[in-house]
Amino acid sequence: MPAYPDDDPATLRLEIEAVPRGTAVAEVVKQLISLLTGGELTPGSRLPPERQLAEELGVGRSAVREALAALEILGIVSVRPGSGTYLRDSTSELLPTTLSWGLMLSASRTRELIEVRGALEIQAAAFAASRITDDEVEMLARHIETMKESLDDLDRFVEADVRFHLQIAASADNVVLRDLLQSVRSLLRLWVERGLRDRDQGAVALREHMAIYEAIAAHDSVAAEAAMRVHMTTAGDRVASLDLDS
Amino acid sequence: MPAYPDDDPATLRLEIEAVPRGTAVAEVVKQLISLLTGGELTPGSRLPPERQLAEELGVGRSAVREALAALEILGIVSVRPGSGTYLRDSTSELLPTTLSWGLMLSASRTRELIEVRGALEIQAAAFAASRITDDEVEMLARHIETMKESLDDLDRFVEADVRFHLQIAASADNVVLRDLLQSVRSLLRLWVERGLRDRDQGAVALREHMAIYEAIAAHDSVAAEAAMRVHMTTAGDRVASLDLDS
DNA sequence: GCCCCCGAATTGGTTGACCAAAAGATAGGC
DNA sequence: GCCTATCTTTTGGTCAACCAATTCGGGGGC
Repeated sequence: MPAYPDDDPATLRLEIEAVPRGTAVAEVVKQLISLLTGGELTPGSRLPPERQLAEELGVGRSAVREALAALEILGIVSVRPGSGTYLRDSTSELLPTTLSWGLMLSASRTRELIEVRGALEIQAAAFAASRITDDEVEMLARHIETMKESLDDLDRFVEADVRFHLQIAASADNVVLRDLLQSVRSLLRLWVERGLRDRDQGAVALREHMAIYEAIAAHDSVAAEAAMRVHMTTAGDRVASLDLDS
Repeated sequence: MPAYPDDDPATLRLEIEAVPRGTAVAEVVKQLISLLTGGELTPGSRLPPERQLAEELGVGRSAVREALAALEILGIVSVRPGSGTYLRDSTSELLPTTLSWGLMLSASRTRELIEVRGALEIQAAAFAASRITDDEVEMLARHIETMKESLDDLDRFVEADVRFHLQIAASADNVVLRDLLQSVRSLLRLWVERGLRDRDQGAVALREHMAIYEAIAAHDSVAAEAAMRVHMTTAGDRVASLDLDS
């Protein structure tokens, strides 16, 4: 079995406070997070064994196991049977995950999700206008070209449409926003796919995309925001014209 | 004990696939999430008991418990001893709150989160302006009054400040936006608490809040959006003037 | 001295018994 | 018939024993 790291057990004991018996697993998670982010453990290092954690926290092993299971789902630790529990890479990637999990319950709130998506897309366009690189402008242009060529192939059009939006979000230089937007889009995926029904709607969307592109390429945040707002309104109206209950 | 919902047990059995013994808890979580988001269960409804889930999944009760513990941390279910496990009907603050304890955000992630918060608050103000009820306008006015009286008691000022924002989000009539904003605020909790340092900053914030309030009370979405944008810019600048690394 | 194998120790995973909390059912009193 | 108290059942929470997986240390062979 792995030799335990050279930490002085007494030191670790000072960092973890015993919690009352019967305390919700959330409290155990909190304590463990404090331990994990307290600076004593670096990514890759091994946590104390479950039995030791249970003793120091003053809870049973079950509670520790449940808390560690949660931390593993969150990607904070990696549990290896027979070996131990290891701290994974930096926790900075947890942010988008935190917000995305919270969205899971909202999957049925389509109207509300569409509104939130609109707000985030508008903000993304505004940020992209001021932060986009020349290479990224080129990529947007390419998606616009693909859409122009695909008015009679709606599947291909929608694919370029999606890529256009993904690129804008990436160019916003805000990881939290990008990932949050992606989570919302995932929840709305069915509706997005049904968004365009014919060539005429594709032509309208293309015009709107071009206005967004031009504003972003011109680094005009206000115009980009306005153009995206128009687009989100059109897209929202299109979805609203579908029966949201079907 | 609560009567079990009228679901046909055979139906639920069809939806949950047995997983191999010894499979990681993550697989159990996955199955449960499929069950929970498959549309059969409405928010607030009660899941099958642990013992039944264990049987149907073909795993031990421990694995089910660990999976459910994780789902509770993630905010998806609510576990009540002696009663059962319920699908939540709104986002829990447990995860953001739990993580905010030890999750040391990098300066760049903090900036990103502040930006996202700004976008959401602005959108909330715009929606609130068009959707707020007369009673809710009264409540906003009361928070404004409290802030006026509290310029020399910053703790109380901040409390009214927080309530003011919560009320705006509630008046936006968009649960997804409200909950998302609350999660973001929880993650930014440390910075929010440090936001106001003296009476002068409180006076600026109060002026900005009053502008927001007046626009919302006048049902002027455009003005509300503009006023909230100013406020978020000021608040963001205030945080930026702090040393994000300290 | 190095490598391999085996046994012991350690660590996580599972199980079933038992305890704690809550809900439901039943009986008695008014 | 309604309300209250008590008992029973159900559900989640805890514990200790045992099993599965991994690591380490020691001994033997070359």
